[in-house]
Amino acid sequence: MPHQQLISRLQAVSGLSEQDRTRLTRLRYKAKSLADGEYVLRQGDKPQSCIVVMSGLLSRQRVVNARTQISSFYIAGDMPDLPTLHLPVADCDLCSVGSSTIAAVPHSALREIMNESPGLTHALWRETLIHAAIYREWVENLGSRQALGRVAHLLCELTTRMEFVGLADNGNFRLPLTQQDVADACGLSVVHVNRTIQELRGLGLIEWQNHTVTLLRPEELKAASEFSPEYLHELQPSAR
Amino acid sequence: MPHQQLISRLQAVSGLSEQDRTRLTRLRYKAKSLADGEYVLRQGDKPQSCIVVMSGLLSRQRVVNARTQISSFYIAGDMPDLPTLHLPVADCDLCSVGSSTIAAVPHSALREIMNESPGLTHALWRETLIHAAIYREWVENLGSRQALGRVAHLLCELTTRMEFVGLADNGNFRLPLTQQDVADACGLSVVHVNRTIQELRGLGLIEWQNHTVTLLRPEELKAASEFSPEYLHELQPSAR
DNA sequence: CGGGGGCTTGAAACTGATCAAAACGCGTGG
DNA sequence: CCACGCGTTTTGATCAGTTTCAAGCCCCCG
Repeated sequence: MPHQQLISRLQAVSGLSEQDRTRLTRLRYKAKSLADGEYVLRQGDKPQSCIVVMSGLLSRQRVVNARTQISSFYIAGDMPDLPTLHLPVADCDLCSVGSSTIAAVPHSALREIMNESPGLTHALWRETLIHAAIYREWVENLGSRQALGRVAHLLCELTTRMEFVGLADNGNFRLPLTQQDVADACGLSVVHVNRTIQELRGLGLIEWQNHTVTLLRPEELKAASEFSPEYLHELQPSAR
Repeated sequence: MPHQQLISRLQAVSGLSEQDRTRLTRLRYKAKSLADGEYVLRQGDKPQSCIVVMSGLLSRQRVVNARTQISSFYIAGDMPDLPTLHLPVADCDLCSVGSSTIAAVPHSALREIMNESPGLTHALWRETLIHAAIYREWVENLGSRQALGRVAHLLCELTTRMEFVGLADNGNFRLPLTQQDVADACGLSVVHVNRTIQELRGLGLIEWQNHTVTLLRPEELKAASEFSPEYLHELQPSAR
C-alpha cells in the first residue's frame, strides 16, 4: 500500500486535508523489489520519477577519498530522491541495504498534484527540509563527536525515525546494517566500529544481534550522544 | 540593493521570468548591520521573516559535545533561514562572522509572491535544496577526508560560491574567517588547522593573510580535495 | 562439505588532540 | 606616543583515539 505509507508520512510531516489525502490515493505508481546492494539511482542519473520507500532501508552514498561515505539512510515513507524534482541530476548513489521495496511515482503526477494543492507542495517541501536538517545533524555528529557518540547518535536517530512510522516498538527494531555500513556512515573504520559496538554492549546500553537492535537504556544512550529529536521536526503524536 | 542581490541569486539558481523579477523588486524589507559575532537568530527562535545576506558572511552553528560546530556558511545572496518558512522553529544559531549586512523580508510577503508565482516557489525551493546538497557534501568532507583535504575542500567551495556572486576574482577573495572558525567548520583543533594551512602554503597552493585568500594553483587544490562543483547545482554562466 | 561474508581480536603506526607558552598585531586609553 | 591587553597565529612536546594490517573465527548458504 504505497499510498498509505506516503499519506501517513506526509500526514506526520505536515498535516493533510481530506482532499489532499484523496489526491494522494489517486497517484499512479510502479512497485519494485530491490535485492541487497541493488542501486535505485546512480550519480549522474536524471530520473523521471520519485521513489517512495515501502519497506527496508536505502542508503545515499558516494565514494570519497577511496572510501564509501554514506550521507543518509531512508526508511519506509521517505522519498529519498524528491530533490530530483527540482535538481534533475542526482549527485549521489541510492542503494538498497538488505532487501527493500519501493514505489516509483512519475514526476509529472507529483507536479500535477502540487499544482492543484498548495498544501501538498508545502508538505513535500517540508519533507525535503527535514532531510536537510538531518544532514546538518550528521555534520555535527561527524565533526564533533568521537566514535562512541557517533554510533550512539546514529542509533538514536534511526530508532526515533522508525518509531514515527511504527517500525520500532519500545526501542527494539530490525536494522539490516552491517558494521561496515555503520563505519561508512560514521566515518570510522570497521574495526573501530566493532570495538565501539562492543563498548556500547558492555555498558549495557544496547543489544545488537541478527540485524536486530534493542536500546536497553534509551535515556542513557541519548545522553551519551546528546541526542534530542527536535531536528526531526515531526509533529507530536497528539497533533497527528 | 537587496532586491538586486536576491534577484541575481535566484536568477542563477533557477532562472526567473520578467514578471517574477518585478515581483521580487516590490518586496518590502528591513536592512540591518551586524557586528562580528552578533547573532541573527538563536536556536529555538520562531522568526517571522527571512534573511537575505547582503554582504559579509554568516555561519550556522551549534554547540555539540562542548565544541562549537559550524555546519554551513552563507554569503551574499543566500537566504540562510528560508527553512523557517516551513519549519517554524530554528534548530541552529545563525551568527555573523566579521561584520555583515542583511535584509529581512517578512514571511507573509514571501508567501504572497509564492502564491502568485509557481516559478518563484520553484526557485526558493530549489535554493533550499542546493543548501541541502551542500550539507551532504560537508558530511562527506568530515566523514572521509583528513585535515588537508577538508580545509582544501572548504576553500574550494567558498571560492566557487564567491565567484558565482562576483565576490572572487581569479581565486582571490576576502574571507573573514579566523583559524578557529575553520577548525569549527572542519571538525579539527585550531592548532592542527594552523599546521594544515601552513602545509597548504608550503605546497604553494594558497596564500592566506589578512583575511584575504588567494588560490595559487586552483587545479591542484581541487585535486587535493577531490572538489567538483556539480553539487552546487548552479546554472552555467552561459544560461544566466 | 567448502567457501565467503561478516564479526572479532591483537599489535603497530599515525593522525590529530591537548597542553603550554611565546610571538604577533591591533585597537584603546593613559 | 607609548603601554597595555586581548585575540589570533605560531611553535614544541606529549598524549589519545583511530587506522591499518593481519589473522582467526563464526555461521550461513550453496
